This record gives sequence, C-alpha cells and structure tokens, in this order.
Amino acid sequence: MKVEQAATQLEALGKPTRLEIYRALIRAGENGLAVGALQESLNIAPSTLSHHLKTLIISGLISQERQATTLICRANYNSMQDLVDYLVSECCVGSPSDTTSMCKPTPFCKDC
Amino acid sequence: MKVEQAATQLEALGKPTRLEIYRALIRAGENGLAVGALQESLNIAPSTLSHHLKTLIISGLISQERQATTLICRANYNSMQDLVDYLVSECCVGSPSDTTSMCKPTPFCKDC
DNA sequence: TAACTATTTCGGTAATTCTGGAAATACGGT
DNA sequence: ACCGTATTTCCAGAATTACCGAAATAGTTA
Repeated sequence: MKVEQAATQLEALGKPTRLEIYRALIRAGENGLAVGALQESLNIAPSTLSHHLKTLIISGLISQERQATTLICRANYNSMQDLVDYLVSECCVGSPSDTTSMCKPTPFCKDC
Repeated sequence: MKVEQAATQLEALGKPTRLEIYRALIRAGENGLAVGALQESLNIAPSTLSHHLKTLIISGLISQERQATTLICRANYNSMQDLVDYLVSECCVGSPSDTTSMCKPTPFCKDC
C-alpha cells in the first residue's frame, strides 16, 4: 500500500462523524445499511451524510450497491485488513532487539 | 476507547507527512529518533515538524524523552494496538452469519 | 554569564474541510 | 408520463488546518 492511500483512508476515519458511520457499517456486517437508515440513526443532514459517504467510498473503505431506490452501504473488510497490515508492517525493522513492540503472535480478532 | 480519541489518532495519521513521521518512528523501534534526525530525513521545516509532532503527541501515538539538548521521539506501540483493537472490535456484532469479515484467527503480525 | 545547539512558539497566509439548505437526479410504481 | 421516495449535487459560509520564516525558549558547555 502507498502512503497516500493509507493517509486518505486514515483521514476518512479521522472525524468522529465518519468514524461513527464506518463503525455502524462494521457492526452491520455483510447485510450493510441503507443510506436512509444511517441518516436516521446518526441524525445528520442527508447532504452531509452523502458527503461523508463519498469520502469513505473514494478512500476504498466502504462500497455501495443499489437495491431499487435505496443504496446499501457496506464496509470493505479487505481494505481495513490491508490498512491495519500497512500500519504495523514495519514495526520491527529498525531495532532488532525490540521485544516490546506490538509484533507478538497475538490473534487479530480473538473472539471469532 | 472513546470515539473522539480514536478519531483524533486516526486524523493524526491521516496526512502523508505525519504518517511518514510515524512510520519512521515505528521503524526506529524502541531506540527512537531525535527531532533533528527526523527533520533531516524528511526534509521539512523545523517549525512544521514541531507542529506535526505535537499533533501526534497530543493524540497519544508517540511520546518524547529529553536527552540533553535533543528530544528523542518514540512510537507508542500500546496506543497503536489499542487503536487497531478499537477499529475491528465490533466487526461481527450485527451479522451473526458473517463469515467474510476480517474476524479470522489470523495472527496479527505473522513475521514475528 | 555568554555562546551554542536543539527545538518550540508566534504570526500570518493560503488551502482545505465540514456543514446543510435548496435544487437536481435516480428509480420504481401507478 | 407522472408522482413519491431516496439520494446526490450545487452552492456558500464558517471553521480548521498546513505551512514556514522569524523570534523565542530550553539545555549544555566554556
């Protein structure tokens, strides 16, 4: 992953409103959520929500699928996996004796 | 972790310049890097670097320790671990049948 | 204390971003 | 074709942010 793309994705998640949108989609799983459902649960203006969704879509973190008149939004789990991998990918490079870093054989998601 | 803190940390990483700073510190490991060393390797104005470092420090992602006249900067690995945990912590909640999510028993950092 | 190095704060400008009302577009049903 | 619902685009104002030169501060050494 390139620095610019990672920064774009991190910035997309870097505002509370968009982070809430994203987390709502993460929680929703593969069923996704309609734009209208998001708008009601988050209580923000439709145009504002649309702007934020566009930002998240451009970053690649979420995607949309049309079902009749409603647009279903879904988190792109692969993107998040790639982003997380990028963030921790070089954590052991510079310091061979680094035993306090995050590079432990910890499962990524223990509960599943 | 609260949404605001997570958003603050993500935003801190959401600009290419700051992401480069952070990754340089991640690579440097527990030895850290002096502000001056960062400034030379990244080629940005000292005042600009200082602002970015402040942003990262306030977010909790890095910390500084003074050694004589130089300030050593280090990535805070625990903060990153917490942030990653927060991002993926609810990825299975809303959809019980979600088998395509990122919640696989994948080790967090395979190489270590 | 004076001089020196390392780093931050101050001040100001240009650029970007967040927000939402109003208008426009997309789609399905009648 | 027309209407209703869902969503986006257009427009604009307010707020925030990035950037850096110059001055100020912190610490060390002579």
